[in-house]
Amino acid sequence: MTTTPTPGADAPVKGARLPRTARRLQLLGAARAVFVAQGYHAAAMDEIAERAGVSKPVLYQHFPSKRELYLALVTQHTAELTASVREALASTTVNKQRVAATIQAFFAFVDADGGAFRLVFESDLTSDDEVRALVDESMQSVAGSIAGVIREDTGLPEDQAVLLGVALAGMAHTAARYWVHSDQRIPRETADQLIAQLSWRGVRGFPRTDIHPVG
Amino acid sequence: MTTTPTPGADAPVKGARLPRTARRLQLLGAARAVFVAQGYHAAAMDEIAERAGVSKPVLYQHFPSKRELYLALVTQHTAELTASVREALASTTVNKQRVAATIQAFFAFVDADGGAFRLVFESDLTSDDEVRALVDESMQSVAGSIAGVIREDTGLPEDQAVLLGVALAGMAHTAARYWVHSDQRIPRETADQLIAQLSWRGVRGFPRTDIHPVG
DNA sequence: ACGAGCGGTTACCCGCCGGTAGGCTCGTGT
DNA sequence: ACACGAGCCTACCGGCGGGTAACCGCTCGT
Repeated sequence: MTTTPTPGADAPVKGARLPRTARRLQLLGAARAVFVAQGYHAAAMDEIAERAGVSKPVLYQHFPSKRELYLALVTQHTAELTASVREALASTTVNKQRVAATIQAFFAFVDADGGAFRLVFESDLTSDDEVRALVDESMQSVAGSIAGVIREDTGLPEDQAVLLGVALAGMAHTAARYWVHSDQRIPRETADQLIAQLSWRGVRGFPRTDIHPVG
Repeated sequence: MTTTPTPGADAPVKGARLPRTARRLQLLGAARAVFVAQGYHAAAMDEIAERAGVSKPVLYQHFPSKRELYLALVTQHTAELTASVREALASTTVNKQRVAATIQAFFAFVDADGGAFRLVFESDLTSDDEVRALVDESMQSVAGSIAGVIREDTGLPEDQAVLLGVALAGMAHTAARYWVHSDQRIPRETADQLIAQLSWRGVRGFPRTDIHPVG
């Protein structure tokens, strides 16, 4: 495990001296791996350093604190997700396909190498305001994008459109996470098509009917 | 606050000696409050004890460790949720209303006093296997119940029905959490009706159509 | 060659907090 | 009245892990 350095990602050639930028990137890689595997609290700075084939002070020459290091990673990956969803929504004007593309974005995110999604979706630093803010902003952004489309298409009041956006985003999020953790028993295509159908059927009915007070 | 012993919830009458059972309950109350407010890691045993108007060793006479204390709470509240959803699904045989009742169960759970749902839905002890297991089992159970109904009604393969169950549960989960955190800007009725509609429209279309490989 | 400085290391500090040892004080049965 | 035990307290320990002080040596420009 520890002896064989995972090829492709980090290359902890123990003796090597690296220029600042390269080292920083490599440290981020090591940190990501450890945080993903252990969670924030269980992860030790020593371990991250060790994984990078380097000693602790080096880590602190690049990042002022453990928290800051973590924040850097979370920032990066939340940004990836939001960008990816934004692209998905912009990729077409056909709403049905927008839905499908968005779902796919979530599945792709969760399926990405290194399991980085855990830092966003399964962080154990939920008590930190800044981390929460980052994650919340990200989901808000995603939900907002979806809500925009919904609103434009159904005339629902802002509040309600956002709620639906959040709900759909949450569904995608949860489904994608479940799919990954279940060792991909279902092929990814099938899974995201299924969820896309569920979502699309859910939203497309909305313009016509409004809410009756108690059925 | 501390002087007036809130009747009903905790009664931190600082001087009092309590019989074991009563004390245990009170300690659980204090622990819940602190864990909810601070999260597992930020919470200190001293603080829980203090909040209960008691010293730390007393806490350890009732619970062998911090982790165990936390587990007791998580166990309790996950059980509440699963029971509540099970009831919701059994409350009627009309599927549309089953969906509505389930959504309502989630909203009620999240809206319950003390914000105990945070221990289940926003725990920062995600790295602990046993905690994860409890939460996962709970969601599995919920998803399974939903999947059962879906399957019976659509003839979808088990795997896919479960995926849909998970997705719907996740949606309810996320929507309810969002609703609570947004200070209930939307009235709860409206919110859960909206989500119920979204869900119902999503699932009810399923028997007829099957999945086309790529649109 | 030689010194400047960058990239790195070893070895340490110390605060926080989970957990514990041992003693005190009431209420109660005899 | 006395002892016994249940219930609680004060005071402490110890280690884990984030963060740092101080020193080394390779490389490269001159």
